[in-house]
Amino acid sequence: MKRKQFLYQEGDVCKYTTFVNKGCLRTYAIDNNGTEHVFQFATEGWWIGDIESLKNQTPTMMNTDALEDSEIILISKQDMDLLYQKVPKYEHFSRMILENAYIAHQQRILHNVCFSAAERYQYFVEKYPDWNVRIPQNQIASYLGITPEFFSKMKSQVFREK
Amino acid sequence: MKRKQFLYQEGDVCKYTTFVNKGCLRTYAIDNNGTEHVFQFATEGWWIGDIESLKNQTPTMMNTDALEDSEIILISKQDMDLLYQKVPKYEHFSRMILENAYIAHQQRILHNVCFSAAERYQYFVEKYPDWNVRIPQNQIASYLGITPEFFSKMKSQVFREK
DNA sequence: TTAAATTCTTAATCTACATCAAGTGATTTT
DNA sequence: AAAATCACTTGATGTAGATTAAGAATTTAA
Repeated sequence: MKRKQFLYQEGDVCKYTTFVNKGCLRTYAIDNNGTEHVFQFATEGWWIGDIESLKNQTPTMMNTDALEDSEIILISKQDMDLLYQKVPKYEHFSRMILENAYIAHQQRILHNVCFSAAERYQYFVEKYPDWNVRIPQNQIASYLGITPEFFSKMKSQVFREK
Repeated sequence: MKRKQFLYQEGDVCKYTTFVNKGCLRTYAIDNNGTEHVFQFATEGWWIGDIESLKNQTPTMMNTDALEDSEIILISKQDMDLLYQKVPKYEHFSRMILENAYIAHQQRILHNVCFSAAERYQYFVEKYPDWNVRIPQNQIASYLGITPEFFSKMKSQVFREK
């Protein structure tokens, strides 16, 4: 994929689950004001996709595009289902990945209400140090649930305190 | 369980996953100011528990207690793991439940940034009409990520508009 | 290697929601 | 049935973060 190229746009039915081999993708939703909100990033070794759309074959609410030129592996839902049938271990493997994704979401939901934007950013840096230096700040701001302007202000303030 | 009784408190390692047979439980975290934040509710037919603590056998960050006198079924992690080994279908069953929980969380994360408190409440009422009449308003407010005071104000405003 | 596009910063003003406070009504407990 | 606790409401004031705007710095494309 070329940078800025879309893999899915709002309304598409996701036919493939995606593994990122190289580069960086993101999924994001657009609210009623037209503002983008990043749901997830995926770099080398990460899976990305809208499980809801993939599972139920319903139109997705999210967009998926590339933040960098990327190399991805697509696995169709049919192949995935076949894999589940033929390789019983795969159910287990998949459950492990899903459990970890669930845990990450649980933390994100709680952090959004328990912590300030600055605290959430601090956690982000600790958890994803590579993303912090690789992904544009406006995208990280969006992931954290704040505007790029406030993100910038927040950073300079933290810096001033040190 | 009696109303207000705890199943788990912050710091406990969760030994059981819980199915609610009757009544209503909730999990919540407490932030640095001492404010409670509801993570989930569970009434008849729902599972509840901190998957992170259960999976990794680490201390939980959350509290679980009963909002009503309740009847629950506890399944130990050992029995769960045994079940996974002995009954291959159970992996699949479990994955389906987990996928749905993941999808619900995905929506909650996006709704928290895409929608106002009033819009989130509207969605809550549509999705969980029974909870809306059964669960105290201050608990629903906490689940939605707002204070009970603002929740009350918001409701009277919506009512005035109609 | 220059133009265009994107990303980041700073400042003024605004707003959704929080906090604090105080009172009312409803439920539990004794 | 009284006391105590808990749930809900209303109003005044406060604040984290949004919005708007405009310029500077960096990256990308041609």
